[in-house]
Amino acid sequence: MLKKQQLYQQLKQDIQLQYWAPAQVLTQQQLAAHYAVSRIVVRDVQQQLMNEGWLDAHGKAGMQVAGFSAAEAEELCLLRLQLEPLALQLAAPALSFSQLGQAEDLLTQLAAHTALPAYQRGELNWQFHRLLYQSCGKPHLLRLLDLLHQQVARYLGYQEQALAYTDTSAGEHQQLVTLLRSGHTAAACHLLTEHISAASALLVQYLKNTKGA
Amino acid sequence: MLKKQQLYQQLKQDIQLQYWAPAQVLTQQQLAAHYAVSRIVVRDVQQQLMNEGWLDAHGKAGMQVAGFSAAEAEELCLLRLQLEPLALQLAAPALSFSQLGQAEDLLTQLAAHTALPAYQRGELNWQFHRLLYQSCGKPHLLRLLDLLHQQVARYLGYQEQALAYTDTSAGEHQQLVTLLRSGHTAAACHLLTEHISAASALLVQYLKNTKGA
DNA sequence: TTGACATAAAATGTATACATTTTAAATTAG
DNA sequence: CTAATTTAAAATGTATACATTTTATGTCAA
Repeated sequence: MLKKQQLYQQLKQDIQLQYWAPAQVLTQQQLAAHYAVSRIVVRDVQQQLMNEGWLDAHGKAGMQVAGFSAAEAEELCLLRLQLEPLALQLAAPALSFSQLGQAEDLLTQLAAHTALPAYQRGELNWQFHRLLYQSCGKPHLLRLLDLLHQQVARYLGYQEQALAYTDTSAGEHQQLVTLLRSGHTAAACHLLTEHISAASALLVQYLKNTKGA
Repeated sequence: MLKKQQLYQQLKQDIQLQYWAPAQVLTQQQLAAHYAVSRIVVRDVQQQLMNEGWLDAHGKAGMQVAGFSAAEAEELCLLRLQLEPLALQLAAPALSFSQLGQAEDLLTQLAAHTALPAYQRGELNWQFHRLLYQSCGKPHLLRLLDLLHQQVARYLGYQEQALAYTDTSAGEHQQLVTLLRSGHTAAACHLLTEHISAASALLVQYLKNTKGA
């Protein structure tokens, strides 16, 4: 595998596990030495992770591990609310039964592997959502959604610790598929909005509570 | 100035002027030789322009100059419609008279320099819009809008040739400022939606017409 | 002729070396 | 002691060189 991709995954994981703490400043040389790769590779990964919101620019020298805030989480969810129902609305008429089946398979997986680490559950969860939007026929919209997901994904580590949000969402997910299968597009979009709002509210509430802790 | 930024601007301009034609495949080496820089610089710029939609990935080797399509333009405008009124709604209460003044200055500039090349007029136009959204307090939303603008900007070269759209939009721009100054936020957002819709329709129509030409 | 395989050419990925800029330290003048 | 200037250290930008992968070419056997 390309070293670029290896480092990309490894660094992301290490940030997720807080091996590199939020607000910590990292230099190219530091990371190149630590991960035993050249600075070229580090630079590529740095730019990619900056695009995805995991790293922030830090003046002329170094990059900064992105922090967490309730305000940011709220904003990201606001953007999801603005775009995901639209994507679903556009995709719904084009959704095949095969795709809906795939989506349900993902739900089964999610239900089965309750012991999976947060980021993996988050990934499955996104695969489910992504599958429903896939057929919307708007590549740029999908690209924006992927970008938003990457940014939200940073919070998933937190999410697991405090929120038993997955249980309540499992029912909503299943209901979503049911509505889509029966062609109730508008109702599905409405439910999706509720679903994202609820998850958003829980996450924001949690972040506000632990702010002072 | 950094060579990276020089090449970024130069390459973008050359694509805009169709020195590199849409769908043409460019290699790192080719560009490095042509612009007399190292491949490292080319790689950086390549990644940036791919993010901004000016270049597309092309398998394992090379990058492809992005093409134009009515469908893509329509999608980009749809996304603008979904996000810009929201940004304006959030920013409107926080807009200062000083900012509104700045915005009007930009309109004056636009009115004065009618002979400017399309991409420069487009840039001024965006600065105007951007200023109105600036105070929305949502950095990620602004980032998405900047990204969308970059992608729309590719079409501005076309826009000028065929559309006398700037004249009709000048009035709408001024009216927008007036509404905002008097605190009619909802009306301003509505007008903005109309404004983007109209410009979008003209661009899409033009692209559809010239498709066969 | 065709198709598979070997080989050469070309493109990208990666590392190292050098240049430039930035940052921090240290020294010295006031 | 303070502040400003100089100087050294460190970090990034850039180029060159090397390694790996990909692609195209060409040869040979069936």
